[in-house]
Amino acid sequence: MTDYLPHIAYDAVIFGFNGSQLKILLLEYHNTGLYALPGGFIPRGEDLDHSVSRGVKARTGIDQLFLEQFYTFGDVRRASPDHMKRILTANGYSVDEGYWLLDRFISIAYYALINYDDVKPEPDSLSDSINWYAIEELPELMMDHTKIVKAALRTLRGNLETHLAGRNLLARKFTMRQLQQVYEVILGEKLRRTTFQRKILGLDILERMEKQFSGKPHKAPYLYSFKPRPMDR
Amino acid sequence: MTDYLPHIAYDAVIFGFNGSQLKILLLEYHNTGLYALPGGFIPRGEDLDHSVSRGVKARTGIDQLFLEQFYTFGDVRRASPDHMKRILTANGYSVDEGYWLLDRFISIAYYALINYDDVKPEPDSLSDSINWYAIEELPELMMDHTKIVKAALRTLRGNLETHLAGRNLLARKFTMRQLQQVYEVILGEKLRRTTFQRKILGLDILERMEKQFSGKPHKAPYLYSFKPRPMDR
DNA sequence: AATATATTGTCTCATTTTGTGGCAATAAAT
DNA sequence: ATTTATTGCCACAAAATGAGACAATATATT
Repeated sequence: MTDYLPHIAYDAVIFGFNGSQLKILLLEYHNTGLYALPGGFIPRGEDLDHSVSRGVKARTGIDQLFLEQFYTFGDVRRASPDHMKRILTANGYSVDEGYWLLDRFISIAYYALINYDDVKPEPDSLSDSINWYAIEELPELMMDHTKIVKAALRTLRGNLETHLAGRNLLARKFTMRQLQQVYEVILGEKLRRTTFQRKILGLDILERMEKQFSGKPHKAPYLYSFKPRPMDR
Repeated sequence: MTDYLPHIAYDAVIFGFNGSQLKILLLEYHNTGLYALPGGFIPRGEDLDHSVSRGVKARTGIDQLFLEQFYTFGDVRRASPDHMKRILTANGYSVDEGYWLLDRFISIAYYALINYDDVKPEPDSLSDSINWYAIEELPELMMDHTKIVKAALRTLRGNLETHLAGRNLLARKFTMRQLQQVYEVILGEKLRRTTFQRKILGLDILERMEKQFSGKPHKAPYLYSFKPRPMDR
């Protein structure tokens, strides 16, 4: 068994956009009714970032994705040994076996942006489901995970302008309306269509492609894609 | 001796403004020529935030200060056991005694904003000096501390608008010019006097006090102080 | 006492950005 | 051919910002 750094964990808030709602991936543990963020531990010999992206890939099947650390939660009382005991016993582990899991953990939180349709969520051995949940209708989460999700959303809002969230939450081609909807669900407010369009086009980051004929009785919108970035960093 | 969480440390980038330059506090370790950020470890029973503010207070004497976590550095190779060995042996510790210090550490980085004149830097037992160094002229730092400082500065810049850095880096009363200088050193660029003044006053966060007579042959500027915030959060 | 000097507070006008509504140009249904 | 919903784009208004000008000082110098 891999040897992990004790007392250190990570949690990932993985955002997806299904066309109308912002969602995140949650695990449900066997026979416990407990929901949690996908997370994991850090092998002794592995970089933190690397562990996290490896872990997220294992859960989602996605390799290249936007993944950024945003905060480390380090209160003593964030641990809840009783939750962990329920999960372990419900899965047939004796509490002795997993005693190191009952201890205090500091958790480094990351958020990821991902194209909803690309994901093939894969539950691990302890959890019997991993599914999308709309950010507005989350079930009760274990430990301090609700707090972590809120902090992730705040960070995402703050980074919206600089990080061009749409780039990661949408498919390669998209309409202006879809992009606007992404902005709206993240910001939690309606935006003015003309102003939004002018602003985004003014950034000179989009490339206009062919039109998309939807079969609906109105003018067909253009599709856009993000221009390759001149150079990052 | 206190029992600490293994493999977990914190480092603090403590910013001060001496009237013209942005500076940070650095430790110099006995007989080693090694400079480092003030840092420490987390007692098993203590909240992360609490450990850090306690540690910063011990180093600076300052109790109430702006202190915010900004990133956790978790690469395997950020540790440099040779540096640590030099520090320990130069201080008369055998390497065996301090072996846990030679291991891999994840470090949670904080930055603090502080009124330069309030600080009474106090070296600890391992370091023979703690002093201010201008951000532009830092000595070579141990481990990845240069990277940490750069990240702190980036964060500070990004938070300048929202966090009103001036509030914490200046004395209670200050002139508009002093506030502008704080902005200028943080942003690393000159700002236009009239525009800056109009913008800041437009925010409606300053209270105008009496004039400050400097003894210089020109109009005396008003002093300002920050209004108490209606409510934080 | 009058003048010179450096800096401040404020105003004005030009420029840029953003808010707001309007309108012609469609795809497809009727 | 007409209707319907939506899009792309333009025009004008309002607000924010850039850039400079200028009068109002504190004190030093004449």
